[in-house]
Amino acid sequence: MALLTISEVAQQVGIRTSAIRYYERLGILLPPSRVSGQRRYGSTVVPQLAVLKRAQEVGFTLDEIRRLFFGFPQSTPISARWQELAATKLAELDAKLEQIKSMKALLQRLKTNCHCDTVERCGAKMVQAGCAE
Amino acid sequence: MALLTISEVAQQVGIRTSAIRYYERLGILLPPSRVSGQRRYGSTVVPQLAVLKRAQEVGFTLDEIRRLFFGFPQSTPISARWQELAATKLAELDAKLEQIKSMKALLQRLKTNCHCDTVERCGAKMVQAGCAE
DNA sequence: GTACAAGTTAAAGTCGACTTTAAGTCAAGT
DNA sequence: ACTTGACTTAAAGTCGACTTTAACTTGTAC
Repeated sequence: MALLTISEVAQQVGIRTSAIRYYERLGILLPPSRVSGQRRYGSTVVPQLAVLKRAQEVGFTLDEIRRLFFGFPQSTPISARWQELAATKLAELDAKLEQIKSMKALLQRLKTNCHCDTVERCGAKMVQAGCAE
Repeated sequence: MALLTISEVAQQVGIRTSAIRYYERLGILLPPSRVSGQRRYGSTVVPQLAVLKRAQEVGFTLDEIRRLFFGFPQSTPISARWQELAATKLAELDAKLEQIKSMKALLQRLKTNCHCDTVERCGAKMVQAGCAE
C-alpha cells in the first residue's frame, strides 16, 4: 500500500495542504510518518478527512471534531459518538433556526409596516414599541 | 436640550462606549461636537443607535447599516431604504434557513442511520454514498 | 495640590478556521 | 553545478465587530 504525500491527500479529499497541517497542529490528525522530513500518509487519512468534512458540513467546530475523534474511549464505535454529539448539535441547529425565523419575521414587519420618514422618527418608535409593530 | 456624554448615550442605548467610538470610526455615526476634547451628543443619536441595533438584530452588517444611513439620496425616507435593503436580506435569511435545514437533515440521517464501527469505515462509506444515506 | 472619575487616542487583542508569506530543505532532472 | 518543484517551519494576515490596553488630558472635589 503506497503512502500518500500531503498534496495527494489534499487533492483526493478536496482541501488545501495548509488545512491538513493546521488539523495536525490542532491535534485532530495524528502526525504521520516522514520521508526525509516530508509527511507520508497511509490511506486511512482519506476517510478520516471525509468524516471531518462531513462533520463540518453538519455544523461541528474543529474542537467538537477533535472530541469526535479522540474524546471517547477507543472502544466507542463512531456511530455511538455521532449519536451523542448529534443530540446537542441538533438542539443548537434548532435554536439557530428559530433565531433566523424571528429575524425574518422582524424584518418582514419592518418592511411592510414601517412608514417613517427619518431615521430619528423610526428609532424613536423602536424605543417605544418597535416601530413596525 | 441637554447634550449627552458618550457614557450617557451608551447607557441609554445599552451598548458600550467603545462601540460608539467604533461606529464613528467606521463612518456610521457622524462625529459629534466636543467640549474640551470630549464628545457631546444631541438626543437624535439615541434613536439612530436604536435603528442601528434593530438593523443588527435582523441581520445587517455594519457595512450595510452605513448604506442604510448614508447610501441613499437624503430625500429617501427610511421606510423606502428598509424596503430596498430588506428584500436582499430576506433572500439571504432564506438561504441561511435552507442551509441549516439541510444540515439538520444530514445530521439526523447520520444519527439514525450510521452503524459504523470505525471512523475509517464511516468515512469510506461517505466517499461513496454519504454513509447514512 | 492632589487625587479621582471620565474622557481621549492609537494600537493590539479576541474568536475560528484557515491562508499567506518568508525563508529554508531536499531529491530529481539537465 | 544548478534549476525546478514539492515539501518544511514559524509567524503573521484575514474577516467582522468589537474590546482591551496603555498612556495621556481634563474638570471637579477635597
